[in-house]
Amino acid sequence: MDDHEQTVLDDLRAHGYKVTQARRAVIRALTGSVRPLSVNELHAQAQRMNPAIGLVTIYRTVELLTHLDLIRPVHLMDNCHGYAVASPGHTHHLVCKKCHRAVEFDGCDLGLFLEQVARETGYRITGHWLELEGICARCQAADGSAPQP
Amino acid sequence: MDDHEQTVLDDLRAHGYKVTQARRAVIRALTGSVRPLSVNELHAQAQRMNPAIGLVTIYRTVELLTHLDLIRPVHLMDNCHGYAVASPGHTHHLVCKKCHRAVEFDGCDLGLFLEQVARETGYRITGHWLELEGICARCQAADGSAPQP
DNA sequence: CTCCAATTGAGAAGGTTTTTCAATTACCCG
DNA sequence: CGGGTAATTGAAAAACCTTCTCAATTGGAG
Repeated sequence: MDDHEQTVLDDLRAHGYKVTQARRAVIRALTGSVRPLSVNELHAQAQRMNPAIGLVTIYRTVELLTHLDLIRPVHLMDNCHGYAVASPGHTHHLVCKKCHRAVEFDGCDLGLFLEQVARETGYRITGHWLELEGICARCQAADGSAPQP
Repeated sequence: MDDHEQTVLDDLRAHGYKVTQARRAVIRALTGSVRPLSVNELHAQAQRMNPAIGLVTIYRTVELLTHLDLIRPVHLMDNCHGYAVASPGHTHHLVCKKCHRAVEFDGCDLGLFLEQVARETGYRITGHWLELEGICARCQAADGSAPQP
């Protein structure tokens, strides 16, 4: 069990929630993945740890963890809603078009840009959501061919 | 019928598609709306013009218009996939948290920011998707109260 | 006006998400 | 270490959303 997994589990307990097999499984799958996972993918992973875990529980777990901001939904251009563990603070995801490997980045320097938009539109801007799509270093190297595993 | 509606209809014809009641209805609903509309909202609007129009047709129409880049999907934080007429060029939407009124903005000055992220991550960035959320001028004025119509 | 391919509505099928409820589990307490 | 209790769960069903199929209709070219 890696550090991140432990942190999330502690956080769960700190909020008064029980640490169950299903929650452990979802968190482990996400901390162990380099890309956002869908509800179905999480279910498949969880069942490898305990085949009794049901799909419904995954939905509930994902809802809970999202609510606690321990994981975050990641919209992809096509299929909506994968999930990834949330680093503390405000981050965004950059997802590889070929292999779907995702990295988080922060230091979100949108401040000036947002100010300008606010001035132009008259809106008071309260939140933003940014997803980037690209091609990761590995897939650039293996150019033109099939996605990297 | 406003200019924008006419433009879109002409565009349809130019691509060899028929201008049908259903397509007219969807386009009119979107050109007449200040916020992105979901498939269901489009269906409801279309039925006000002709109750015989079915939901399936709305799906097909939305797919066609999206394919032609005459309308664009707009992901919102909660419910995925509203649609809005596409202004030419690359734009993003800023949606009011209270009344859901949306404005488009362009002149997307993310260039420098994206370069920096590319340098940090090694990814070649091929696309981005930005949604802003805020409170529009009208709702700011009517502060604290119910959403404006 | 007529004809033909494109388009449509209805119904059914496929998929995803939510609800309900009794059985099970995690963990607090002794 | 067990035992009690409330939170959590799995299964089944319901609700919902999206796609498919096919016969009937419609737009627009001629």
